[in-house]
Amino acid sequence: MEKNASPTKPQENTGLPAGYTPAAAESAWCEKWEQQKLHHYDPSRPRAETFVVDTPPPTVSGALHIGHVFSYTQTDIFVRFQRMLGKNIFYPMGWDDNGLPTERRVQNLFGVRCEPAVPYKEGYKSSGPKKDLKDYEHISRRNFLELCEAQTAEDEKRYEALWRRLGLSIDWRQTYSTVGEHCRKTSQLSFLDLFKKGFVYSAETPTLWDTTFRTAVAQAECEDREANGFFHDIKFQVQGGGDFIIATTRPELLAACIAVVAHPDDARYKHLFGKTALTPLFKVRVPIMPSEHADPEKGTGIMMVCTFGDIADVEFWRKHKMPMRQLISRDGRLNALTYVQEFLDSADLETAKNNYAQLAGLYAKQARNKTVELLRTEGSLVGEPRPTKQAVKYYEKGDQPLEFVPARQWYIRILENKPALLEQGKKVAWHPDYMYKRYEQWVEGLNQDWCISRQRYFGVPFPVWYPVDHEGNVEYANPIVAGAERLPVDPQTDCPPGYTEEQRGKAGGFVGDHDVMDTWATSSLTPMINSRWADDKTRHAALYPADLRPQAHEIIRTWAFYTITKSWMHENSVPWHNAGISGWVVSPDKGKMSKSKGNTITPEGLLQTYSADALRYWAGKAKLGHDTIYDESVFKVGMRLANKLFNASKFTMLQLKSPAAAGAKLGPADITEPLDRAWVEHLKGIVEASRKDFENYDYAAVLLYVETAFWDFCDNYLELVKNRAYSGKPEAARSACAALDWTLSVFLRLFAPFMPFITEEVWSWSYAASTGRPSVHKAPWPSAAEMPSAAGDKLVLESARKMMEAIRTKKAAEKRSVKWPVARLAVECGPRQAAALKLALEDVLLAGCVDKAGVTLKEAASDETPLTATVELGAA
RNA sequence: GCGCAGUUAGCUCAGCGGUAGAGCAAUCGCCUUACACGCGAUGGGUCACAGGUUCGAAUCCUGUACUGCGCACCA
Repeated sequence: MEKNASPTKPQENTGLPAGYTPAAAESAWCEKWEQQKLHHYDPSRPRAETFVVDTPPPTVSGALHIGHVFSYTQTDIFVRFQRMLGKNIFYPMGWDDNGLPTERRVQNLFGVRCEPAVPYKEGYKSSGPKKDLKDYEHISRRNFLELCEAQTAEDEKRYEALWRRLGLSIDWRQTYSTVGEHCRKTSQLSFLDLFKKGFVYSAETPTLWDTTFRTAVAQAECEDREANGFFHDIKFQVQGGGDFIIATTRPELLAACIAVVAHPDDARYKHLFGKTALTPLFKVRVPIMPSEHADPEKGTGIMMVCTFGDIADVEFWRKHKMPMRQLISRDGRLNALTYVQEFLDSADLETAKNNYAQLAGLYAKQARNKTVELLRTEGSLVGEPRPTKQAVKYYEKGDQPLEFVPARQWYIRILENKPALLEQGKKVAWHPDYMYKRYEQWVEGLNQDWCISRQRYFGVPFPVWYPVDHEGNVEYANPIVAGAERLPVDPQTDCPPGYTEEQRGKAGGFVGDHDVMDTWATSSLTPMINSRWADDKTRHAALYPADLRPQAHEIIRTWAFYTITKSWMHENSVPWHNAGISGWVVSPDKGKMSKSKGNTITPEGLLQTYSADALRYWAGKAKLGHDTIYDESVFKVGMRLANKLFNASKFTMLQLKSPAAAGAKLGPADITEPLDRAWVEHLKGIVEASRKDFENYDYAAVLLYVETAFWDFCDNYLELVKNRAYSGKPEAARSACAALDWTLSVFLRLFAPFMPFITEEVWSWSYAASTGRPSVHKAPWPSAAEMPSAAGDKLVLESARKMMEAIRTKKAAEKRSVKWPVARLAVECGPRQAAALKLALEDVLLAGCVDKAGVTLKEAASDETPLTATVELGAA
């Protein structure tokens, strides 16, 4: 026979009323809340009563995963608490749908590439995904953008459905999409404002470049990846005699060498400073110079500077105003053969040409191998390459190393404003507080201004044109910016003031800026997008700065930092008063859950299996900032808790036929029995703590002890008093019912932020009517002041609990059922406890099936004497 | 190299000066006028290590070792 199988009841009995299934009930509540406008923001109420959330707009690129459920639920839990405090909640939702993730998704889904030169096709339809890259259809920019918009609109519908199903208490009238008109307008207005204030500039300078996506990227979007590289020892000749050996991991950059440097104090190389070296293969004359950034301990102590291997090369090149020998082109290949003649100062042009001819057009990695081969042939390679571990910079979404490539880009001035930005960061309350450290460390470590232009398509264009002079040169130094009243504009289709469309791209005419903004340039404005900074001054004043920014820790360097930056630059303000930083969901092997590992979990199935309340319970158990291991057994625990809430409520309200449930008003005055008063006293403590902890963003602590208190309530207090509640003694029963009535209303409210569905369901049975609050989610957060009755003595509860424990232990040891009679019960304890116990004795005897005649109570002299109980069971 | 967080029962975690806790898992039982998706009981721990402060340290301080993350360097 199956374990736990019941001989009298069918196994499939769920304990829930017929027809009640969590999934159906939860969906029904979603609709009801929407009809009741429960989550609507009320603009007529004052700012002081309002709580504003700067919700993260999820990237719209396919599907939401369990990590989203986790962090968005945590925010919702806190928001629901605020709502129960009586706050007017502004809780919007945005969709981050512009940028590369969408472009990539659309490319793959439809088998297309954006090719701006291709003309627009009316009513274009894709023929679906393509297996081979060469089969991809090249379509116009407008067709491409149309596909992007259609695709994201569809994804957003699915996202919204999931959020509703999860019970996020969002005001669905407050939404935005980062590529929508309002965000384009806000982003462009932001650009104009920064332009006017001098915070933004354009410059043609070496910039971090992804050769696959062929766009500039910002420092914040880079990550280091460890790679196995090789040190190559290469011999350089010194003009006028002598040689030395440099060690490099990037020999393919040899043709881009502009100098050789060693530390100024390095005795080995001091005598070479001021002389000229000849590079191998190309015989290029390069100066040998002292430089502090050369480390005598590393490699051979002398190194080559190239345009450009890393940021140090860029800085050296800039500082010494060196020539530019840009070797790597925008697609990641080495320049054409003409490079040798145009850029290299070679002492042996023929040799240089012959060698370079074998490298021109190769990708950097191929060129590396070829260069090594050539060096070996020439005899300039000393020994064999030595393996080494190195960290290589990648664009976080890319799979080829980044290069530094000179290109004209727009930048926001970060470096000179670091001190102010650090100060702004300090004005925000971070939860947990140590997350400020990450912000600080990031700001301090920045070494480049924020590059905001991207050479992509699906994004917000710059509201900028450039005049073209009579020789056809574009005058980048004299940008024409759009007037604020025209925004949003698309410089590719709109005309700058004073020009006509015929003059586009012509000498004496104009060109439109062809770039789009970094996604973060828009999402850094979310508090201002929500407040309608761009077009509604009144609303902006009411909603800005926000109260809470919830977000994950890995985007402190981007989203949090950029938002703080823009708020300071535009409004000289912090964007929000609090930053709640959520942790991650990690896989059971403690790795990050990721699509590439195939261990991401889709939430829809889990919602069906476990219910939204169960998933929310899991999210609510995790503290802010703490990572959580994905563990389905916690969903089961949550499901059980919801079930228990349901059953305990059903029992109390329907089966005990509490007078309260029948409509009678029960209040503190009805709670007369000492045991009931002791319980109420105990519960008051929990209620008080919950408010304090919640206000400190420690919702997880609240859930922990409220849950414990609830199970304790069910297993001990409820078990103790249910017999009395059934009993014929009206006053004693009334006392129990009054205590139970308040207790349940407290638990339902305490659990409501975590498990909004089951609590609302139960609340609707009678509390909605008895309290005049149709929804538990707008009922007041419980407070001890609701029960002003005289303090109960908790020792009464404690003593009763100990007695029950002794009786249960005995019955378990004897393998007897709970209702097996107790023939004799001998208790010994101090006088104070004895007095307390007497007050609850009747309930204990009833619950424990104890024969009243067999009870003896011995009072010890001292209150120090602990309570001991000797139990003897009777015959059947 | 610098910084932040962590190390408590088999697992996941709470506790943050006053007798080591919970859930899950394990084991043994129990149909009990809410719930067998339930209930009761049992076993299980040098609180990473070493010093110090204290009447008293898992808790405070110092150091060490691991783990995770962030930043920097990357010839």
